[in-house]
Amino acid sequence: MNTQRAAVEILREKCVEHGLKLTPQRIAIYEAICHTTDHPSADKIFKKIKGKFPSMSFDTVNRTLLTFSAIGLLKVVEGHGDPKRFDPNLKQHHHFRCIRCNTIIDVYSRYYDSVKIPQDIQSRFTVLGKRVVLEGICKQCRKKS
Amino acid sequence: MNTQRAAVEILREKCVEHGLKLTPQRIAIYEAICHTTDHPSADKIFKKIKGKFPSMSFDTVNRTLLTFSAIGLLKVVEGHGDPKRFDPNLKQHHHFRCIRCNTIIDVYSRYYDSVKIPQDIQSRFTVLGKRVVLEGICKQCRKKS
DNA sequence: TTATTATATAGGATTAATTCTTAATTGCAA
DNA sequence: TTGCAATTAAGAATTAATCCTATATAATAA
Ligand SMILES: [Mn+2]
Ligand SMILES: [Mn+2]
Ligand SMILES: [Zn+2]
Ligand SMILES: [Zn+2]
Repeated sequence: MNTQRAAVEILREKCVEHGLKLTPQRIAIYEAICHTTDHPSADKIFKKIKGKFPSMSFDTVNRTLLTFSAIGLLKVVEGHGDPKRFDPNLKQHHHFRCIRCNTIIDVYSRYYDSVKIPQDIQSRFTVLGKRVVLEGICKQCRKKS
Repeated sequence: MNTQRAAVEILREKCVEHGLKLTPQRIAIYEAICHTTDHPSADKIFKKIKGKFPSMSFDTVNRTLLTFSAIGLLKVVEGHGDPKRFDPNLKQHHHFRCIRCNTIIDVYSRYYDSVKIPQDIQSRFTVLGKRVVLEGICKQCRKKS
């Protein structure tokens, strides 16, 4: 998904860079996720691979995806799985999320409020909400490190 | 959080509007979440309430928060709980999420890419990433209804 | 090529969190 | 006040992630 180079080559480079072994499991998992565009869960990837690689365990898939995220081969994106996070603030606003402590902080910005929804997106979806989501390190977590 | 009217009044209106009973549990839960700004999980709210309302069960808190979200008293926001969702696409892009089926679809937009991070936000946080998140109903779900 | 060894894996156990089930309670309309 | 549909409490069941540990193996050097 990074470039059109073979997924294995991208994976090999990253593994060398981080001193990780290039295992058949890692190759299968990386190839599987690179063929998705639907932001799958670990379980989805596991089920997808199981047919071709029957000895694969769920734990390996889960652990490996987290490893990939740690070395920058993929990203963990906003999901609406559990535990759900609730927001009583119905005013238009935006969010900053700390990738260390997972705190979500409200961000108020007229500039962000005024960001438009392009016409082609309007025609593809029924858009009901819009928000700019920033991520990074919060003040407290910056202090700690 | 909606206005400065007493939370109970806002709640009462919504309950009448949707034919729901105004119970002490619902009042306690709504007041509790209205006093938060940290986007808590159901468990957080439960623990917060338990002291003042010892007979409250976790199930009631969880069920009630989902009810509140269904009648528009609050929103469920993007979280990074489980199950995690993985994205092998490292190119700058944005997301549309369907509130019915939870599908996350990639959105490419030069315009969204060019949205800036305001100076005052830069000084408050170390911003590492930015993305516009749209939500609404996807094509397939629109067909169904 | 073979031996060595630190790393990684499989599979099952454990933990964490939500959702379901059911019997008792209660808000509220008549 | 009464009757009853909606709501709740409590615990069971489910779902999903993480941990544990014995075995297997990729990478390296002899
Ligand atoms: Mn918020
Ligand atoms: Mn994406
Ligand atoms: Zn933080
Ligand atoms: Zn949908």
